[in-house]
Amino acid sequence: MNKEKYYLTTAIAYTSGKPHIGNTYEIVLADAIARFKRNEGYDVYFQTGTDEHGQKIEDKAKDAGKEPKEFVDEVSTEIKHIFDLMNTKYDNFVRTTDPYHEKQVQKIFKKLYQQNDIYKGEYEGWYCKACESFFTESQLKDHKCPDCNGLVHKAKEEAYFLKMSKYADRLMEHIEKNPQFIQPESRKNEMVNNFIKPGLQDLCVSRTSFKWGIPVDFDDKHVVYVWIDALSNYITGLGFDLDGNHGELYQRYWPADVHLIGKDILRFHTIYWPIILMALDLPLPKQIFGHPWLLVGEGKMSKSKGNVIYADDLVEIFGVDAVRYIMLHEMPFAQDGTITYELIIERFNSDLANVLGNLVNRVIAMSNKYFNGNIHNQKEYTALDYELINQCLDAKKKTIKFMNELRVADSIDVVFDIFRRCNKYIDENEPWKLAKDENQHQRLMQVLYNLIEAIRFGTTLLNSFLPDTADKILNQLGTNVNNFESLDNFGAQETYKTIDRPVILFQRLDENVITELLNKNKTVPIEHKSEIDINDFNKIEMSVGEVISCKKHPKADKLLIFKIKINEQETRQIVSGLADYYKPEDTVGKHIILCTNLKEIKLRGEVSKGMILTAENNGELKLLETDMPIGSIIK
RNA sequence: CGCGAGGUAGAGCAGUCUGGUAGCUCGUCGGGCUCAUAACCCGGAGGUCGUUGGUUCAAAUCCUUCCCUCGCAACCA
Repeated sequence: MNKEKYYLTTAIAYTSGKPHIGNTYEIVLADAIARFKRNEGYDVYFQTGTDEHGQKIEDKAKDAGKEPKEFVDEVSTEIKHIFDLMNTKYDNFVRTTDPYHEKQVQKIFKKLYQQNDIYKGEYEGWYCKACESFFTESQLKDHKCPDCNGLVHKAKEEAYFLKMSKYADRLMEHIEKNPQFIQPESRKNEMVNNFIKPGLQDLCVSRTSFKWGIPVDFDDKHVVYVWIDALSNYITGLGFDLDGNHGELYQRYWPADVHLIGKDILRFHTIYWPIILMALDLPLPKQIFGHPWLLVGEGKMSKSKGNVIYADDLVEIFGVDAVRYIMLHEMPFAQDGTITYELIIERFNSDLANVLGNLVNRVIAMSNKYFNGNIHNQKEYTALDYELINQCLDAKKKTIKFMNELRVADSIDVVFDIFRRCNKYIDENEPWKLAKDENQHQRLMQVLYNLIEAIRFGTTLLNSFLPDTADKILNQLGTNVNNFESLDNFGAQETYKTIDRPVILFQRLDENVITELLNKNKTVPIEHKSEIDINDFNKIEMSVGEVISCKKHPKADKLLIFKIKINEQETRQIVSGLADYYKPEDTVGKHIILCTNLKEIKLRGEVSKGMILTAENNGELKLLETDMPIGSIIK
């Protein structure tokens, strides 16, 4: 077997919680590409997995009262379950807690240290615990973490650093010489202009502040920090061995043909990862593709809005292939795509049920009605037939061309155009009229044969995207010929015996059923905070205050600055995020409820001492007002 | 002036790099057909391509002004 190899990876999923639909999108996209390449004749190796170290996981496990390993075992299993539910067929699932991976990461780290690409230094700066990151003075925004806005504190930490600048020129050269390296192209400039040209900082690659990571074996205070750990999965998963005793997989498949990742982690894959590989003197991956984000419904998903959609919910309602279809077909190539229930229903009915499902159904019904399901090629084609035939014959190379550019949606269009053409072909030939004339039965047979063969063409190509549906169709047509070679010759399958009773592939969704499902799905599970006792509650001091004045915060869009009289002696300034809901002048004179013993803080430069209570529902937010006098105690 | 993306028919999008009759899907209206899952096929209506100015024989496309939307960031004590 000397098939050309094709190594495809997804990013490994972080095991801090259940993956949302965006993570699932990535694995489905990768699966479609992998299946297509296999069908095309490549020797494909498709790897995915989970990233299981870090402080966040250590903390989450602690919250759940579990050991980190126990915690990641559970989450990793759940992720795998969802990947399987989406009917994705990966060849390997790497976990960064796999002993082999851990051992190799230690070796890699040690080697880089020994050859002076990693050096021991001291990291002094501002540390954000939530993000596990250090920041320089200039990176901070108002003395807060620029990523999560959490509190930062000055910290000194002994740490190991990877020398970046040493390889910057080589990386730059590689990017320029290999235009396909970073895709889509628009992202390339972003990386070069924002990160490489300004000069690369040495990268901190170890931590002493938490334990849940791979220990640095020659300095056990340290654990390896995320980059070297997570990115290395692409080679350790293949059995890469630093000492040269590589597994066969590594020898066969590295370098990767495509790393498929979300556009947000492009930087790590196009800068850090290549530099690590250069330092190890290993070949670089051929292409890194940063796919867009899949968005659901209006705006960003968030638990408080109740618009979080998980893939398994969608699968339950619409079925795996419908969800795969939506993900693969409705996502633009380089731009974020938005998915709504309305959109899913529309596509389900018009594309899957009407165009495809109904086509298969009507063709099989005719085959059975007129010929008891026995259809043979008469090999007498008319000009009209050739239109259909040529479209079928062109489809393979068209889809291959699109898939080479990872334009999955365009490939699917090519396939569905065949099905649309079939529907048209039926009307052009009016088989029901041919059936009424004995002399036309041979022509009728040819028309039905052409249709079934055309459907087989479409279905063979459809296999990569909707594997279950493709199998069902072939089964109903009574064939199992679905290899790409058979698409070079219209007539490759000479005879068919269609199934006795056609099975509905996609039952049209009825409006009432849809409404019911939507309502059912809009129910948001209520999450409760943990229980407190009366002592906890009594720590909060609340009273009624009157708004004396209110103005917009000059440096923040969402903030209003209130002056609030809380008793006869004291008027305070409180900053609150109400600018989207109230005009400053409308709040003056209102008697509102405050928490008065909250620690003072500065918000974008303005002092705020206390908190104004509001009620929020469905994106609507209102002040809690009362007609009680200033200073009334709330309890 | 924080970064980025976008504004094309009622909705969702393609076309913009490489100027030359504005296109696709859904919806809508009318017609056809009866093999089929109220489906399928044909046709129509519907767009001054966000705005200003410019380059050009010619601009959705290139340059320019401004407006608006959405992400990210900021920020929600």
